[in-house]
Amino acid sequence: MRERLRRDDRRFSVRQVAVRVGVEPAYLSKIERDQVAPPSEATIRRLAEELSEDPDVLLALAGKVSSDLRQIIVGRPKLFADLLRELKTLPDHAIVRLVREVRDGDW
Amino acid sequence: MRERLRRDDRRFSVRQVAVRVGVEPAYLSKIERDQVAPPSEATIRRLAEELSEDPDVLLALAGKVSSDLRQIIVGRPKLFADLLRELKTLPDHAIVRLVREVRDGDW
DNA sequence: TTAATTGTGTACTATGTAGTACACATGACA
DNA sequence: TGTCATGTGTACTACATAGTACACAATTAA
Repeated sequence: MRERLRRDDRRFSVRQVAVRVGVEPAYLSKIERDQVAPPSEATIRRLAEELSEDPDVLLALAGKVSSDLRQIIVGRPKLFADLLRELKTLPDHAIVRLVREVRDGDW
Repeated sequence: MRERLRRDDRRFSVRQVAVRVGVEPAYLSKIERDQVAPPSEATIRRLAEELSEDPDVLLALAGKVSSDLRQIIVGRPKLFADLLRELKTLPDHAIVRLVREVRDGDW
């Protein structure tokens, strides 16, 4: 993602992004090439901001789930565990529809 | 939970449960009194099994989310992030209803 | 009343997480 | 052609995670 932005903006070199995100350039380089374990949630968020990417998507690339989502589940584990396992196999459009119905309907 | 079972079954002493679960008694004792950080997901699962408790609930007590649920979210982060944040404030019965509708309906 | 069982305090440890710090060869550029 | 920025290799580190191992006083059981 950084390399794509870099093509037409010199400010997206490994070094400059690293400085803005607040990590060492060598570390960012290793992250990009999967030479180290994924960074912390906080670092991923700053990286997402810098690259204009969705934090949830970047977190997912690291195999992580946003801490606010974790808290939602932890608050009512049975309910959300059932729901997620039920929705697991549904196609994307069905879930999108569900979100819309909840948002618009009188739930 | 263990103490409740213990009242009418001597086999639920800290020591015996610890042995069956595969950890040191001293460690289980500390877990019960929050003197150490919560155990790993694997240990929590064995503990849940032993105590006939819901693994998702025990994991939640430790502030954790089951790894299979994490994988579900990580697979389609945007979709499930939206959904969960949308459902966050809904009352329990609305979510239960949703689960039922998804299970029964032709989604 | 002795023997076993119980819960817990203290000390220790291996592995994982999340990075830093510096050095270096390479390529761009003025 | 010398300088400067670039990406990356190597070495190191602090703190967290997930426990073990042993000892000991108090309680229970035979």
